Amino acid sequence: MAPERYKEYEHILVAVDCIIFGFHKNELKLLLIKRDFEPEKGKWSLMGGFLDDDESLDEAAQRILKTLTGLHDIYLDQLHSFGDVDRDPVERTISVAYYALIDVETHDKELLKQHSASWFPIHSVPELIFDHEEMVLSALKRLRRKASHQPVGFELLPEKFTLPELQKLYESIYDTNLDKRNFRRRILSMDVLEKTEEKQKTNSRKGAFLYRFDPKKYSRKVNNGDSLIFKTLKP
Amino acid sequence: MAPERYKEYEHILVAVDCIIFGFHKNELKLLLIKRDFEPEKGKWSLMGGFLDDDESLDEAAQRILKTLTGLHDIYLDQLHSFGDVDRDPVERTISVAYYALIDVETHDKELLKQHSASWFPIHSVPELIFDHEEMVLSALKRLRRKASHQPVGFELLPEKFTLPELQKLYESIYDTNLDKRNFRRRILSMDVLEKTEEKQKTNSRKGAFLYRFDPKKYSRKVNNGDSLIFKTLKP
DNA sequence: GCAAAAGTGTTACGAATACACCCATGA
DNA sequence: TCATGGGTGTATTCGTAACACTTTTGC
Repeated sequence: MAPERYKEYEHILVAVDCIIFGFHKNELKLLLIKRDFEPEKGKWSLMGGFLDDDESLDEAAQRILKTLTGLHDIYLDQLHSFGDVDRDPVERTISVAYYALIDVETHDKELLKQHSASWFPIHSVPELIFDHEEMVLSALKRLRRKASHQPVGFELLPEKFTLPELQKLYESIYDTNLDKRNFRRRILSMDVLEKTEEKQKTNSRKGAFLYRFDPKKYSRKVNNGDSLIFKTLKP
Repeated sequence: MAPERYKEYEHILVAVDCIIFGFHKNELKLLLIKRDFEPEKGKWSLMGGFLDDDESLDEAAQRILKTLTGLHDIYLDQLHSFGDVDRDPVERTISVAYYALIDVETHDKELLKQHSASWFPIHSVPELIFDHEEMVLSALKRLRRKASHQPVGFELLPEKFTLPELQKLYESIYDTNLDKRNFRRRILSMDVLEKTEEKQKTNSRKGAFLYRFDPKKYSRKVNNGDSLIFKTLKP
């Protein structure tokens, strides 16, 4: 006969925290909120929340992201679970961290204001509460690894973008400079971009062609086992 | 004033499950236990346990591994947290999965008997409870990725091992055949192995030299940023 | 002497890198 | 006409993959 509960064991508070990446003005940025409750009120923090009884971890992450940005169906990937006994001074809490990639143009700025949230360049992140800095470092490492063999970069850009923009994004992620010709060759050889006829003229007189990511071409490739897109891009 | 607890939120049962890999008779194996309590009594399962209030996630994983194998200071890496609402039919439980690499020769066989545990070839794993099969698949994928750029393979072998043994291990992990000459060249070019004068004659009349992994050489390399050991090895 | 596994080098191919000039446009 | 960013091709290097024979030894 099956028991009703595993009664004798500890039940623990489970949090979900989101490391939210965006890309704006040629810089990789992080979305942080100013905590409006104790402890550490007024300090900067990742957006988070507690896991509800009737939602999965993934759903909780989606909910938290939507609460802050109004966005749904966002690129969201589980990062790691942080479980040190004293990581939260109030009460023993484990936190499952997720990282998200969003297009900074499309989120709801009103919601951001309500949560006293703002964007920080990845290299000028303020002091954060608890172990959130560790989470951010770990997420950045993961994003770098991921971007080096899957085309996740597109998630951070609007639907249509130029190749120079995409290059700036990768340069920002890897904090390095890339050769224009090699970068274009590599990206185009992936054959997951669709070139449009439109040109974007905000950055130059000549204008740069807009491209669109084609998820069908991409998934076809992945299903064929071509899982490595960039063969090498700084680890 | 800081609150004493985040009272209003759900407290949830947190489990830690271990995917334990070993290598024996040229095959990658998995250590499973036969469940001796309901639900699913008699079915095969990963070794697991519940997180205690006074231990971190990593400590819980170490404890669980030690309970089953008697081993401590084992290679153990957090894999992923599984949080579907109905993954455990008894009670809502999230599980943080870890995978471990152990040398099958050194573990405590008596403890294994006590837990009705046994080793299964990775390709003949029986039906498992809950979402444990998903965990195993995910761990195997992770092991493959990890082994392709960090020398974790050594964790699965005794202190001294021959190159043909090591090759068999990698062949088993990737379920493929590797060219002897290329494999040796690649492994030796990593410069993290120390050749001993001893020969092992159990597998051939000629005998094969025994090698030892040198963690000092390895950590020196990693600290120098040479993080990719195998540049490419099937993804 | 022969079976069985251990050990060894070279060539060919493909990917990554380094590198410099022309093009289109608006001011 | 010129300043600015967009766009293009080639030569070299380096790592990877393919490939076959010799060595040692116990029986």
